[in-house]
Amino acid sequence: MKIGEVSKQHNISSDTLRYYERIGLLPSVKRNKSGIRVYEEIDMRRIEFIKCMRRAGLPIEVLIEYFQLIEQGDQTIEIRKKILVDQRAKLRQKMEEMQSTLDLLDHKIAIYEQAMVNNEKKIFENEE
Amino acid sequence: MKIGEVSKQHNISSDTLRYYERIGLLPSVKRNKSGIRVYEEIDMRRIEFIKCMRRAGLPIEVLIEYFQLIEQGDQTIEIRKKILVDQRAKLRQKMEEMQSTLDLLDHKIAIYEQAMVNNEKKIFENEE
DNA sequence: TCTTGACCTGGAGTACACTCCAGATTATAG
DNA sequence: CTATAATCTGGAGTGTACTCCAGGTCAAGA
Repeated sequence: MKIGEVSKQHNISSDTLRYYERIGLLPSVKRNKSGIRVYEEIDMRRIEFIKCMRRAGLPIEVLIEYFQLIEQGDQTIEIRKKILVDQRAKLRQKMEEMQSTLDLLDHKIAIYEQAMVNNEKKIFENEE
Repeated sequence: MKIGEVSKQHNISSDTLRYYERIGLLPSVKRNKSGIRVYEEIDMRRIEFIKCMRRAGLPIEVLIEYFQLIEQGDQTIEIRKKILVDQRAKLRQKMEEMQSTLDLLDHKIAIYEQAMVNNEKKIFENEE
């Protein structure tokens, strides 16, 4: 699979895919005889994972470190797990903060709705 | 209240407070005769609101627009409400994405835990 | 009064994550 | 074979939101 296809399928620009490779986030991509990238199944799975983690705001640095530890084999399992657990905790906290923002937005919106109802009433009364 | 106190109380740097003022996010801050900022109750409430929205990732541009509409009075109520409703929708979607990332992290962590149990077993078996 | 710390301004610098571009090469449809 | 589209590289540029700094003024305790 060439970069354009991958780009369409995962909705990530070719520039971003090349960027990920250059910074070491996606280092395993093979090339054909003329130097063109050929993405394999394993790359696709990694791209899916990256997409999911990036959407939630995990830093690229953390992902690079995580993948490097995978390369180093089984003796890094504990530290890899720790990375995921730490990131999960951060994510949970972010979600809690977002929930409180959501609550505030709900509250403000309710107030606006009330204000608009009152305005309607006023207009109605004036028309009479 | 001077900038240093506000900074401590809200855990926002003085530089950031001045920056917010300069870009028009916090334009109402008064000064004393010698030019030093004196934050009033209304500023504090606005800072709280900004903090809450920023933590959830709402863009500064949106907040500036929102505050400008407030300045313009009651005829902007509907558009202000629309802004909040739009931002709430975006926030909800972000939270859903984060939830799916969280699910994936849970899954991966569970796998690591299983792997570590298996390793323990292997070590135990080898010791025997 | 002196000195130390807080505050001021305008502007430059930083961090992060892309995004774009020029100039060259390769692939593919007609 | 040719023209157009896709790919390549290295490097520069962008957007967002701060963050830092120099050089100066102001305030408050010893």
